[in-house]
Amino acid sequence: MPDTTPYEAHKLESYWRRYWREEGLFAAKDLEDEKQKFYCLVMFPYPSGKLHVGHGRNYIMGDVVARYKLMKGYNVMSPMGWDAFGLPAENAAIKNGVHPAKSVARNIKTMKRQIMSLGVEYDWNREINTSRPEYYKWTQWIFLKLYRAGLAYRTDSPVNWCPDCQTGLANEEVKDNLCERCDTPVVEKDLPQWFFRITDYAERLLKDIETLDHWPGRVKKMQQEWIGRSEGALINFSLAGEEDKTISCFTTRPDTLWGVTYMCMAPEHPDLPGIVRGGEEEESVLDFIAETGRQDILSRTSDEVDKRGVFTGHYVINPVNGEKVPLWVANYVVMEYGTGAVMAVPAHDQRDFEFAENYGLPVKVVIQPKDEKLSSEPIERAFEGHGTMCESGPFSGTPSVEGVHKVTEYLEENTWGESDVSYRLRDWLVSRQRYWGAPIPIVYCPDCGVVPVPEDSLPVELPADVDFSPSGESPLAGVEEFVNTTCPECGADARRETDTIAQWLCSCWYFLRFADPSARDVPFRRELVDYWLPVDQYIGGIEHAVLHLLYSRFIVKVLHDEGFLGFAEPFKALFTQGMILKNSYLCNYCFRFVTDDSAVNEPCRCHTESGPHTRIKEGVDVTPKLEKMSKSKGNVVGFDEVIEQYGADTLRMYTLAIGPPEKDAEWQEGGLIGYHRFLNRLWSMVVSYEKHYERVPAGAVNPQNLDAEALRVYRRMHQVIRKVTEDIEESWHFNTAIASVMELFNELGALSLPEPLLQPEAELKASATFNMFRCCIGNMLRLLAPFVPHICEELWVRLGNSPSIFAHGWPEYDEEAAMEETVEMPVQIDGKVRGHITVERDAAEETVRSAALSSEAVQKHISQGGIRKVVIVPNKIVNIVPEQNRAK
RNA sequence: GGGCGAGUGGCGGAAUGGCAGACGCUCUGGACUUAAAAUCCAGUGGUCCACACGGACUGUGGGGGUUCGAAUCCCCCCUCGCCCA
Repeated sequence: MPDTTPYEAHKLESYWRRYWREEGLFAAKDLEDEKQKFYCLVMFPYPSGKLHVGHGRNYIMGDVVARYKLMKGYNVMSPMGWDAFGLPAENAAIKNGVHPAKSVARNIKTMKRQIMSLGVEYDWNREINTSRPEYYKWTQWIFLKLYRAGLAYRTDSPVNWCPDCQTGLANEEVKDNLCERCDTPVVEKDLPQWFFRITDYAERLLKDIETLDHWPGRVKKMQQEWIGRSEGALINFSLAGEEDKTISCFTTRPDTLWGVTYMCMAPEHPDLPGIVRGGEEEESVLDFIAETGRQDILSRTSDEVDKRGVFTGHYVINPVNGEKVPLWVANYVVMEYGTGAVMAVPAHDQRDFEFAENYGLPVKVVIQPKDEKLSSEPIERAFEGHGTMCESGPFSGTPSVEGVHKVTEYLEENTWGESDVSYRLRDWLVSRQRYWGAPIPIVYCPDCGVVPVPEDSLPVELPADVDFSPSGESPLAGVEEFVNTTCPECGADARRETDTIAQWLCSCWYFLRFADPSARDVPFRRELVDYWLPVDQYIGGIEHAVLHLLYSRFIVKVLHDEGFLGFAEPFKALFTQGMILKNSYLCNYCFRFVTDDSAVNEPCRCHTESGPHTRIKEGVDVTPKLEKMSKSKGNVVGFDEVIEQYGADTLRMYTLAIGPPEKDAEWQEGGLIGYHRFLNRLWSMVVSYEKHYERVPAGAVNPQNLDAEALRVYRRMHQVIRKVTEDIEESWHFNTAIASVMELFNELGALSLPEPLLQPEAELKASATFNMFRCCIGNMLRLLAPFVPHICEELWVRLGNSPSIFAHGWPEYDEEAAMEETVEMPVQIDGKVRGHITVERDAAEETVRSAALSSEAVQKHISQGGIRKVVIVPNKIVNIVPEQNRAK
């Protein structure tokens, strides 16, 4: 009878999960000062429904890091919560008629169960739900802190409006002019809205990016580009005939000022109607304003769109030369950037050039490139580079690079302008005309005006019984009990603000709350946030590179400045994982995704002219397309099903082995089986000797007692310990870490072990090979424990150790033991491998040389002719270059 | 248009100046089985030579370069992805 029990993943997985929870494996200890703290945070999810294997990647990776750090002896905090407010829950609620609070609660329950079933462990005592009053009370409190600091303001403003979501969107939520959430084209709309003055922090947000050493370069770059700092000058042009009126414009190229041939204002420029009032061109200008107002900014300013405009009938005066140039309104100028007016230099700005061509405006060259001569007459496109200034009054002959600063100084001396810095970053729109969010804690009093709700009456609770179907108006406006209130200052009848706070603010500080999740009188105690924060490792998707991460940095800086935090950057290290993709199938006739897998090979619901057609996977009727997993693409793999079939450890292992985690990877169902087989083999190897471990020596291995075969495995073991440790610490390449343990396993499996039953007690006890075998398995289990924790914990105990494996530390590698005594070096002749030699490690060059030259391969290939050169790279390779090679 | 990243067997991927294809999947052959599944063993980039042992050539999107040696570094081009216009 074999001493084996089968590997039953489900049984042992649930057993150990309960054990870890009961033992409080992941219970983080506040203010523990004997151990170093490690705050590991995976971006908390939106409770949108069910998780698929693509979502699993984050949680698994975070769990690997947390478990590894635990084994390394850190006081680990790994918390989880729910970003529960926001549009999707509300949209789903409208669609299905279920109250968001209900669907969110149900989704949280499902997702929590799913996360738990992965064996991903959190300190659930710290769980957060942003839609709970005890949490959003403090989101409102943060709003008020910004308000009192002068960083929140309300203004009428054209906002990006999503007609489908019926709400305003921040710039960051608009992608390719489509609503980021629902892909509906965005339009402009004027509304009174609350904004946060994030632009006040632009400079610091930009500068502190330099301190984020452990952030991916591209995320830093994206934030830099988003903030979009540019240096230049603000130049005042006065209006001809009305010299007391000036129009100022921002330019990054004041050195081209002498080349200005006209000026353009944005159609939405507030001064424009005043300027044209009563003039002949008033009507055409107003028509143009109305026309461009119907277009969205992005398509209006795109390179491909024709640059159009109308003359205002007015002229402005260029301060440096007194020239009178026409003032136009143009579609390619926007209020969003600079001042909403540009000095047009068609010779040196391509967009101005195209506009000038359309309307026959003059082109005046004032910068000469180095290697060619430009004349104003027939230039084909603008020259935007640097060169030498010409026809620029006192600056002619100056290199334009210097001219940028010199002209600015000149403008300042004459009070015609000043140096200025412009940012692309806009203020943050925080109002949402939606129900499912934290109410903005503001009251409007007919006498006192805008009055913040006093802190001691927070939270302003979100009423439960509300008609939240989209109407373009905030759903809360229809709830009289909510709207009608009294002024906190004078007691008069007043109305509440009915917009809610954008979801982004909720997720801008949750990582602070985890440090002190049950604080009642404060959002968090300073002592605790300062102990746990900054987050040592933050893990999430690249899609949050700008939005969430920039907003969070901003809020942390504000709270720092207000004295609530002892740090000004929230996330020390950031890891952005790649997405899991899977093939989806696009019907070639109706261009819809085949969402039901069983529908492939069956007639599509759509019809072609020749009648119904078939969706054939490999045929021509559908086109395979690699896509991010999503219900709408019909390529979702649920992980409940995978766990059901193979167990959580197999799912974890495959997810980690699928590729380097920072890159996107393709999910292939067939890949799972290989790792499941491996776990089965690991199981059998440990369990087959189970009855004998108590007779097998468990102590340290003395390599001197090992035979050559066992010594090789022992050495390999140390090499693998080093490899896995480095892969986790340095590059997070879990895929190669796993592969190297599998290699070790294969070598250990090839080791011939005597049958223990046939061995006398005493001999088995003294067997150096069994000693090494047991040590090697123990180390392998510990190396694999962060990846596949359940099976490792189980086998660890079966190997005769006490639980938990996570309390037994991380294996140490012995540099000495990892070193090979001899090395096999390939011998190349003229760059081609022709043979191998085995020499002692670090053998003298002369020894290697003669060994190589006398080897059979070399003798064979260099029969005639001499040797020109021998290249020896110690312990790596020998390359022999023959004298008369390449007889071409 | 600019910036960044990627392109390697039938597939996912290893190797970041030193033996290309680790580790898996797939496939093929064999063992076990009444049979199948599972499992185990062997093979598996391509072309060619060889009964065989073996061996030759070729091969990392395409073209050029640097180097004793290039998937890796440099230049040009193509394709895809992302960010910014």
